[in-house]
Amino acid sequence: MAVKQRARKDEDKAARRRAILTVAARLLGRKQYHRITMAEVARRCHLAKGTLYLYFRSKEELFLAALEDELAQWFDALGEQLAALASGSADAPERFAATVARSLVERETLTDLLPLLHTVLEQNIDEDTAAAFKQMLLRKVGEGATAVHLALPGLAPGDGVRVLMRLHALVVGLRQMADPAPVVAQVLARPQMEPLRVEFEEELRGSLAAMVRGMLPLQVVSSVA
Amino acid sequence: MAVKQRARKDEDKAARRRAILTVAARLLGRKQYHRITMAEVARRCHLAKGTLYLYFRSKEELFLAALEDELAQWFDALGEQLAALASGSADAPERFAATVARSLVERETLTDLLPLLHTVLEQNIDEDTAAAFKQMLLRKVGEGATAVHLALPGLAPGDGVRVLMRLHALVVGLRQMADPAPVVAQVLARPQMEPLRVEFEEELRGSLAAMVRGMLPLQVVSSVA
Amino acid sequence: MAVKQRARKDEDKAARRRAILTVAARLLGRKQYHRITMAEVARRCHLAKGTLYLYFRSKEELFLAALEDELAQWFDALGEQLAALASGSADAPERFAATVARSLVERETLTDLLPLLHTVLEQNIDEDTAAAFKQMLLRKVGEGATAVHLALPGLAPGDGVRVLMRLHALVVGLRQMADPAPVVAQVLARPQMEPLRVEFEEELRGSLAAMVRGMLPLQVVSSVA
Amino acid sequence: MAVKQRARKDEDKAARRRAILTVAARLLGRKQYHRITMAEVARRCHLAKGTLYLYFRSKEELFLAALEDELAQWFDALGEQLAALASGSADAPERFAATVARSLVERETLTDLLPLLHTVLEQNIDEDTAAAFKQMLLRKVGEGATAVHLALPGLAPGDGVRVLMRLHALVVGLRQMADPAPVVAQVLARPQMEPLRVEFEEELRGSLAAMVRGMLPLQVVSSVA
DNA sequence: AATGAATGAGGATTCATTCAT
DNA sequence: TATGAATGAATCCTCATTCAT
Repeated sequence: MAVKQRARKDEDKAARRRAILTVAARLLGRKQYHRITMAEVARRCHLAKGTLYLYFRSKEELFLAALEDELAQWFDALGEQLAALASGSADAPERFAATVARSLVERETLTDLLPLLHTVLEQNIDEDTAAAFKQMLLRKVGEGATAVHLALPGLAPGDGVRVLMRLHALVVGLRQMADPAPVVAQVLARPQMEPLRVEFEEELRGSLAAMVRGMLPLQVVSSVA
Repeated sequence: MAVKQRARKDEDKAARRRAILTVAARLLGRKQYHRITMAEVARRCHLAKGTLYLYFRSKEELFLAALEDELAQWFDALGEQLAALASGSADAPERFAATVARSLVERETLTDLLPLLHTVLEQNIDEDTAAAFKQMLLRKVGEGATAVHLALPGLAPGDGVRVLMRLHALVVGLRQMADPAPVVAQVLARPQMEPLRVEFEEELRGSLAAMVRGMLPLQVVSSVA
Repeated sequence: MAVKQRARKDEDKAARRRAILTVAARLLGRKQYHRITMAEVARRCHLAKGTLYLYFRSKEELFLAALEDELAQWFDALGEQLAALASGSADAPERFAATVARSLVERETLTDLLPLLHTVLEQNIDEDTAAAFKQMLLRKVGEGATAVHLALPGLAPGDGVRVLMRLHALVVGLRQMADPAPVVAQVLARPQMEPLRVEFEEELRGSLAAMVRGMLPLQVVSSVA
Repeated sequence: MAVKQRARKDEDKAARRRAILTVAARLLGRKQYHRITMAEVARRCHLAKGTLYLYFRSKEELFLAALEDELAQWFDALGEQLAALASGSADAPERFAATVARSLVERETLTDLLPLLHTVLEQNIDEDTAAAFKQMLLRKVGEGATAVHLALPGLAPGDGVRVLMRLHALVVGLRQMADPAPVVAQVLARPQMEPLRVEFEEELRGSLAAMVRGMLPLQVVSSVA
């Protein structure tokens, strides 16, 4: 966090870059992407506006980089957490889902950024940036899939990736549903609205568990019974 | 479509209102919400900009109304289609999922509007509008849940609504993943990117089927074995 | 100048358009094009910034329109003034040059705008705008050439247009030389700098007269001698 | 072009300075002054941005220095070329004009820089710089005028300088007219636009010849007759 | 002398919404 | 009810210049 006035060495520059990403991510926790201005990011970094553009070519690239970081960290953490999971037991799907949901709740920034990916971030970048991002994603998804298969041994080959893709979709969808605008939140607070309320972690855990159960072969279940 | 110059009677007004919604919805099929201007909607309706505001208080309300329409129609259609489904068979989840996915693909507009709901449409509306929308949604979800239970008899009480909520999340997430920006689409076209490509209908059907299977009691499965 | 709050009729709109052009032109007399902001033009028109864009699609188009107006008016005035000139006399070139130079000095705005034409105004316009401008110019140049031939009967066919084109070049060049930046003006005020000082009207008259003399056939001169 | 890493000796510094000017001038042949950034000049010099400012105090001074160089060289070359001209013949003006026009076409950079002089370069310099430039110009114009008088013996005293000043104006004006923006060029390519097209060398030669003829005393002509 | 990270002022343009007619 | 002229807030990015190293 302590970056010299002028980041001359590569490691200083990397630190400053990270500092900017941290500020941007934190800001995203407080307001919508569209309400965040580059001026504000700069101000909170104690930097000039122009300086941001030394590190990122556009607002989109800045937040895409933030997502990239978050994603990489999450995948790494997830890999460890899944490895620590005793696998193969009957409640593997539940334990898997709980682990994943927990890991995502702990990374609120990631779930803030994820819905922006297709809607905003990928709309104004060049092919190289897009390619670099997707390449990284591909690699991480590959690693992640391996971890998934470890935690869910019965899963058919190829379904590890599929689980992650479906997880992505669920996160994006549920995150939006779980974070209504204030006015809407007020409406949803009414008693009869209970069925429409979504609690992110709980719902993610539940739906992911169900989805995974549904993807596992029946035999596993039968043999238990 | 043929509306009188001045819509004096209530039915004329309703017709004009619907005409506006149709135009707006069609436009959304062609470009992003943010790229659509009220001026363009007005032009394509052969109306003046100000006139739109006689029917809708804001851009958000206009598209929220469009969503409301689409949603209502979809729920109605879904109800019928699910009722027509022979229920209780072993492949109920698959047939259910296929029916649902098909019904959504046929209503592209709905799946265009749905991701906007929390991100945009609910951001600039007043409590009354929000309440009216949620009330309508609650009612439709209730009806829909009944239809779901008919198609999936084994489903636990309360899980009908849950299926619909999770479906909502999946649609939002998958729709975005399935419609990448042109630049990104180009990158995804590379052979090695295959795992990251999402085909909406197929993926929705697959994940919904899995999710539903996972929500059904094990007994169903056992009885098959 | 008195335009209603809302210009609803075409003639009101034309009046407002003209009012904007007048303000813009006046401003150009005081500062460089690049120092003029659309905000300032709007402010001096007592209009909102956005309103300018209802009348002109860009800053360039605004000033191009101003030039168009000035040019048209000048050509018309010049036509009359040249027609009033007794032609054919031995000092026709001098009288022609004096008339032209005078007419341009009286239209300082035109000579302010002219140097911008190729440097700035034509840099950011679309083909239609460019075509419309050039078409108008072509027409006016045609009319102007006729007037030139009336004032200078000895001129070879085709040289009327040529005189106007060369005049254009002279005006652009001399106008810049005659209006140095303050710092430069101070330097040029030193006695020894006298040869580098340019007085616009005098120099334009002199060079135009010489140029025209040189374009007239020698016989005219010989026969006089 | 091969300059040491650190220019310690004065001659090294002069060489580096010249290298920068060369790069800047070459760049100007390819794009508009405003589109050229100091960063680009530096990059093409394989120097850091800051280094440019060790040699020139501002972008304007840099290009002014480039103009100064070009101008000096041109005046020198012109002096020689005019001296080589057999003078006093009947077609002296034509030969003079052709020589001048040719010398300018061969120095495209000079004609690129000249229109910038009053519009841009002299706008952001201090009095000393301005004085130095004008002093140099004065000296060169004096020498040039002598050469002009040699080539055009009939010219009245003082008209040598005048020819050069008018030449300056013509070059600035014609150069702009001869280099339209791409969009405009397209419009001018239409057949009916022929009268508005300007070919630099041809038009400069023609107008300069006419101007000079018009500045020469009638006797010259009479003696021919 | 050379570097290059940091600065920060500067400006055109869009568009949802209003309101006079 | 319909119009469409007027509004004006809102914001990203560039780039000449500086200065710490």
